[in-house]
Amino acid sequence: MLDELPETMASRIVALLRDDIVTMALKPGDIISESDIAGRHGVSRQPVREAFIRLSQQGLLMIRPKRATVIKKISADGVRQSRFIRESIEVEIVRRVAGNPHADTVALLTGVIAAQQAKSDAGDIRGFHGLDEEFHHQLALLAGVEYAWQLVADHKIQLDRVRYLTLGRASSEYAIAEHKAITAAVAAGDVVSAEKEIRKHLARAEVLLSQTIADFPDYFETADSAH
Amino acid sequence: MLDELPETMASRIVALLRDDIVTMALKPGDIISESDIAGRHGVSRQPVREAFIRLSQQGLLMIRPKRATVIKKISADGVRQSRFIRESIEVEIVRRVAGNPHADTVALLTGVIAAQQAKSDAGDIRGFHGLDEEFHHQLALLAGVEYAWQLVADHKIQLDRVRYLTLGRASSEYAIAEHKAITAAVAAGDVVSAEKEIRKHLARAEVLLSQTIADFPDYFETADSAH
DNA sequence: CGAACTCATCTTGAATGGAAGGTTCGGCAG
DNA sequence: CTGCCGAACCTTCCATTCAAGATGAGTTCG
Repeated sequence: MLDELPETMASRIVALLRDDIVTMALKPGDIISESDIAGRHGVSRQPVREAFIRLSQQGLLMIRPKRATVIKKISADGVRQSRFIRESIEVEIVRRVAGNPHADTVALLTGVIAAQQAKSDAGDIRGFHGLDEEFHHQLALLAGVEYAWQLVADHKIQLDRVRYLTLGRASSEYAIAEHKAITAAVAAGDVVSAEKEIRKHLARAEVLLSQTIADFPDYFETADSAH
Repeated sequence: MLDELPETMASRIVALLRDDIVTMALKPGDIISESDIAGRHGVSRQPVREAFIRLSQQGLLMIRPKRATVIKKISADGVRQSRFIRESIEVEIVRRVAGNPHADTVALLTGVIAAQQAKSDAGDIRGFHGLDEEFHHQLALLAGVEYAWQLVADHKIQLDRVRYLTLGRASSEYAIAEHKAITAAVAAGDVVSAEKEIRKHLARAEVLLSQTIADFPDYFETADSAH
């Protein structure tokens, strides 16, 4: 297995800030400073600084040297292209999986869907989304492209911020039905149908984005705010 | 346009090390230390440390806390999956471009190919590869997914390391012929043919990879070196 | 001879102090 | 009132120092 790298202060700060950003505790446009965060968590500026660098590379905040560090606004175009990237990759994934079905593929996917249904019935939205992600992750694993999934997951974080703004509006039934349709197509080895279903499934995010931009315009980047 | 962020010491170190890694001046498996690099460039450990963090996130080196920092070996599986990602995205790109051809699309692409032919005739391998990349970049721009191309470019760096090991073996004629075939399919609005051609074109990297692994096994990650 | 232990010497992690540049706001001249 | 200008106060950047874990060679004990 991997050496589990020991958890450093810096990596803890990264996790904290990342969570704060995704959950909108830190809002797009908010200004933070090294000493501010450092004081709040009882560490020196150094590990905070390193956390800023990492998050900056992940596109979650922007360091403007000698000026300030700001939580990045969400780029509508960026989210659309993240979706483009995700769709490109996942289409290729389901093609692979549908074109080369293993014995337990269907059982595995069906299992995730069942667990998802349970979370949905229990009203556990966070748990539901976790398993939603797990469904797609499993598809990637079945296609043998774990690394590619990592990439999708990294970029999904921008969409996650959007999603967090609209919790509750989630249409669990649709999502589950679509997962079933995808699984059915995969089970049948129907590549064309599988591709069509996954595209339909992922297209749902587009509507979510438009609605969210309308509801929270301040959180999104405009042409001139894109310094 | 973008504020050009002032260049800091740290970012300069990043650029230097990045170049050293791609050009194999720093070989996979080499061990470097903060103080070593710092002394060599006449700066303190601090900016070097920050450069390490950035490069570490880009997958070019690995920081083993309290132990050492090593230039990451090339992961054959990682390169294959980078290729998978690239193919997924570029297939989608040419589909878009071929499905919605603009007036000057063909002229633009043909221009790049001509320039490429010139570099090839002049024996300028680096220039040739630069324009090769430019061809694909232009396709992305035509599809309106500049951001997605950025991502492909970021991940291409691993393949660039492989390519650097095999300079000279480049098959310029094949590449140019394939670019022409892609352009022709795009010009004809033939989505199916365009997809087939781009897949064929990108598949060439697979051969390159296998050969390189055979020639430089030490530079590649093995099952147990993947700590 | 071999295993375990100590310690000098590496490494990176974190804390702190100052340096250099950016922003802001109040005073002052016109 | 308007526009300039400068000083106080911010920010991030870099250097320095200390701390703590990992490593490896030499030694000692069984």
